[in-house]
Amino acid sequence: MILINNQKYTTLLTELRYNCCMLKRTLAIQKALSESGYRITQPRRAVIEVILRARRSLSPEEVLARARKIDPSVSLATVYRTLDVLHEQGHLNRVRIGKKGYALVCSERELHFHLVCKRCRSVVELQPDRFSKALMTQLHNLGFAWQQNAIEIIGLCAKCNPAG
Amino acid sequence: MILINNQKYTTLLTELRYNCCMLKRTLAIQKALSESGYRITQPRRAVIEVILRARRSLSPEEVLARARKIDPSVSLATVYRTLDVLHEQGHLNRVRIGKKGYALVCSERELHFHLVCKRCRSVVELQPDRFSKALMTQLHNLGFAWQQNAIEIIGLCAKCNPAG
DNA sequence: AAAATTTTGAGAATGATTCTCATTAACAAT
DNA sequence: ATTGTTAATGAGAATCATTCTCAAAATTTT
Ligand SMILES: [Zn+2]
Ligand SMILES: [Zn+2]
Ligand SMILES: [Zn+2]
Ligand SMILES: [Zn+2]
Repeated sequence: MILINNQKYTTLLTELRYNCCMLKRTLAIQKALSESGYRITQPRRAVIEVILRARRSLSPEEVLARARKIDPSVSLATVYRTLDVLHEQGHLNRVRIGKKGYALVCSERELHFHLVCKRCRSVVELQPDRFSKALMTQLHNLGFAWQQNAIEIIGLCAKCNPAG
Repeated sequence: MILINNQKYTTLLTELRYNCCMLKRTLAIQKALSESGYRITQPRRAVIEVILRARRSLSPEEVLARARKIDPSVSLATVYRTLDVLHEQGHLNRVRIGKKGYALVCSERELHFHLVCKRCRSVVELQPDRFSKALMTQLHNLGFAWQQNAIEIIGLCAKCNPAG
């Protein structure tokens, strides 16, 4: 059992599945938020926990539903606010899929790609390699200041691709 | 002067500036739409004209305002509908910038990158090269069906980048 | 020109996101 | 542990981009 801010955590953090390789763990995110002057509240903890636990990207409504299982008082407004904070602090990205739907994806400094499945919202991560490094150099040479946390390529994953 | 569907066009199409290298010209788009069974109407023509003429990406409201200078009756609903049609038919992409705002960018089959400036909405086009080809191969090998028309990299262009 | 069909404009409806504000919770300093 | 300061919250109202509705108009076909 782990004690954080007087809260008991029995979850084995190492066993959690992340929807994206680079999503930091709850503890690391809480620490970072705390150091940035944010308060670590129950609802925020619940939302962060839910996002990290998810095996796929979740819509704000889905995050709400799951967060309420941890803390029933969580409101939708807080889900949105927490997503904002997490984005602001560089812990996650939100990517629109189609007309509704979002994918919540990781945030990582080095340029790399995410293959986001439109249908099942899974996110496959391409590790930074010589290609993405070359692209990064190219951006730099053009004076273009890259502001994303990752570059999302939208499509259908192997499972969801009828043709493949 | 050019005659299309009994409409007189005095615009020198070759002198238009495109916000993206691959945006087809009005005529080509009209032809393509027509061949797909869409009717070439005044409002659609106005919207297409406006988008192609723009030096930067426009929001739907901005498209409306400009289209009304060509055909005052154009409605916002038609702007949205036309954007949908153009997207559906692979003539343009819409990329969210921040909480509001869109960038309207080109549509091109071969994988390539757009550097979209968050501030001035300019779009710099990276031509397909060996890196994007390598990435395309990688996607193919992973069974991932790429569905975008181009990959948008959001950031600040050299002009708008205070640090650069 | 008339018929068949699509597209349109205007404004209502929707629905995701943001805002408001009184209340509560977190944190730091006692 | 208690208190004071201040950020964060929940509930629901408000906003605003987008979509929908439908009778009227425009386009294309006959
Ligand atoms: Zn990543
Ligand atoms: Zn999938
Ligand atoms: Zn392009
Ligand atoms: Zn710029």
